Amino acid sequence: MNEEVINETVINETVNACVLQEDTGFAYTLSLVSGKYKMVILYSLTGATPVVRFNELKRRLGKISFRTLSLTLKELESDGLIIRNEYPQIPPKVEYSLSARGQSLIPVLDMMCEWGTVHSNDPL
Amino acid sequence: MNEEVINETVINETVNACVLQEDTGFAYTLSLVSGKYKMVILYSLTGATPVVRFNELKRRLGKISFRTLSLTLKELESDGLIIRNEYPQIPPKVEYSLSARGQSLIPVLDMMCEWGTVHSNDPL
DNA sequence: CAGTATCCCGTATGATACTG
DNA sequence: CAGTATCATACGGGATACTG
Repeated sequence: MNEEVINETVINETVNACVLQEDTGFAYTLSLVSGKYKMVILYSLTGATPVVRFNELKRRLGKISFRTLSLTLKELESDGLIIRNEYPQIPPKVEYSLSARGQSLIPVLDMMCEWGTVHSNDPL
Repeated sequence: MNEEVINETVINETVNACVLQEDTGFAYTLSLVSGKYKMVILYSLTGATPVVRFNELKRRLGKISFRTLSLTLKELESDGLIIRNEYPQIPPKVEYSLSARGQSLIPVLDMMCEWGTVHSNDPL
């Protein structure tokens, strides 16, 4: 058994341990991005206009309800993934954007998007 | 505006389009891995023992119910992500493993695990 | 062993109306 | 504009018992 194989084994065991134990990075990430709209919201805060107001966000997301959008944004904010910036004016203006932590998650979402694009026409 | 900036703009617009349209790679990937256990099941089919029997899988996943495991495995199979191999014998023996398509998804899950490990102690 | 059948339930989400 | 309050619901998932 050479060193490369040993390394692969170590990596695989680490990966496996990462799944099987409860408090792992994998479970942690899942706890932050689980939910019908969380990843989509994060992803919609990237691109050309990364600072978005509440109603604009709602428009972008299609048929999400006020309630769900509101709750989800609060969770994302309390998890430190997005930043809520409120302008004290009337009518109110609130802008949402990714935090540095949230931005660090984007490459993962990019990879998911990429995978789907490549594999959406796979024969089953 | 130099070429690099142009490239970034193009990339960002592509990413954004990927989110906003309905039938995108991102939505496609999400449709395959959404569910409480799908990603965990896929991930538990990696590592040192990538071929796993039904009850062993159940043990690994902790408190998933028979019903949910059964349903989820069927979905993963019909989505071409896992392979179900049934041995016609008594008592029955069925082994589950990742398909090539399923394996191609593992780097994405690795990245999620990695992100969680790195960021689980971020200050909020 | 590897499931299925049946029943049950909580929670995530939706719809709508209202408010500062 | 940016939400909240209230009510309603659907679906994912759980528990248990049963079967080929």
